[in-house]
Amino acid sequence: MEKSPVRKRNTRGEGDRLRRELVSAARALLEETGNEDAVTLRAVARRAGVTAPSIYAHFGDAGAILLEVVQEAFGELAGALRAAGSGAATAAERLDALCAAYVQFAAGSPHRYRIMFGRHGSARTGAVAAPRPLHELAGAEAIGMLIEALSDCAADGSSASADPRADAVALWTGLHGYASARNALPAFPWPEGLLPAMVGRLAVLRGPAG
Amino acid sequence: MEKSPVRKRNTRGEGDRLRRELVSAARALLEETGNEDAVTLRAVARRAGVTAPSIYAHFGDAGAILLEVVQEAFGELAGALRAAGSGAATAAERLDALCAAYVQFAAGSPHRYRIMFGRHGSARTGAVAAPRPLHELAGAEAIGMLIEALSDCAADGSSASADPRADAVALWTGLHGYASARNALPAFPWPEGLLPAMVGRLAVLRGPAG
DNA sequence: TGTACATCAGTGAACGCGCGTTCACTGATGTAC
DNA sequence: TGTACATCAGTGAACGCGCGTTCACTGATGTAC
Repeated sequence: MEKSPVRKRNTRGEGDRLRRELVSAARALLEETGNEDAVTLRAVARRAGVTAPSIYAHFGDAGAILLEVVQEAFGELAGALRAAGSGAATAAERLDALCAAYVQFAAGSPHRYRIMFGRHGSARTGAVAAPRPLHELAGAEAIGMLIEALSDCAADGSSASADPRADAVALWTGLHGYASARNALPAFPWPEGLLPAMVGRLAVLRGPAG
Repeated sequence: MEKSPVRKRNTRGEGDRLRRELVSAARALLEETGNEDAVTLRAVARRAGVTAPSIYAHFGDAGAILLEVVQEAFGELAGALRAAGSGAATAAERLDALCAAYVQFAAGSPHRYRIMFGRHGSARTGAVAAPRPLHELAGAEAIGMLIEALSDCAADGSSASADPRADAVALWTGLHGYASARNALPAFPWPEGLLPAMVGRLAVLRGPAG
């Protein structure tokens, strides 16, 4: 048994402490192993310094923990985009900052990112949850920020977009492809300046990158 | 045991028959379950109507079978693109046909497509193969066709691309994002005409879609 | 302030299961004479 | 043409393992009196 030596038992009020620790253990396991199927109920319990049956007080199965890891990740992504966009002077700068933050999040948490748009759930239980529609998740927040920024760009003339919502979806799709492909194929000979070129064209920017 | 009732034993010369049947069984399991970890050595053997130890004569482990499924898929993708591009009258038409075929392949084999750019290998063995660089796989063939078609477009003026190789990579990255996102989030409210818009902009086409 | 008790977070043993892997084997097919 | 033999594709029993899940339990914490 490789459980952490001391784990202070929860006092009455803080029943959520273990729950948070389990989610955090699952996230760490996922990023370290790179394998969502290594995130078993028993492995999570081990990592959190707790016996396996303790989990049932908080989660129905390992898939439920992974689902919470995904929801947490969507929340973090939205937070990162909000923070990145808040310091921009112009709409075009804000759009660029959002795109950079998006790509940076995916590069920094590759396996979580992969799982956000993949299957969640464990192979063992057979309860493989179908991916939830993005607009039901916090991912809608990220897309919403892109739409808003691109609308502002269209309004101030830095983008020629005639349909900012549709073009923001195109932009997001491109960002997703970029993030996913760079994570999957790090050794591919990626051309210089790929990201700004894609952003400039998909967002129909009028600047030097467009 | 749910093995197929009759399986004619291989005669001497055709030692590869079972090998091909195993790969085919693995592919079917993957697409039906949508879960690469359901493709266990035992499940593949069951599906092929054979006992588990028979596999060792052909593959070291289940991960090796999945790797062959991926290689086969890259071959099929290249074949589909070749077929789609062969009937086109102009370079621009050929580029469009390649993009359509790419997206269609991904939509038709969503789990194989996901695995082509994801982790290959089984959770159980721990031997999770790192994704191979794309240019070492047959995927280079698909990208090569895009580069060639875009170069032709640039040559005949239907694309304003100044760097067809770089722009073909951008185009491919966009196609990958499109294919991957549509597979992952079928219920998302995708805007009309998203694919031609992305292709037109990323390939810098001069036609009506650009 | 002290004591008996209820609560409840977490334990530890146990189970059945499907898995990967090993091993000695079987029996049909082709070959040497 | 017939027969003994070598080959080799695939079998079946067995193993140890980590898993998910169950169950009765323990023992520290807070509460009622």
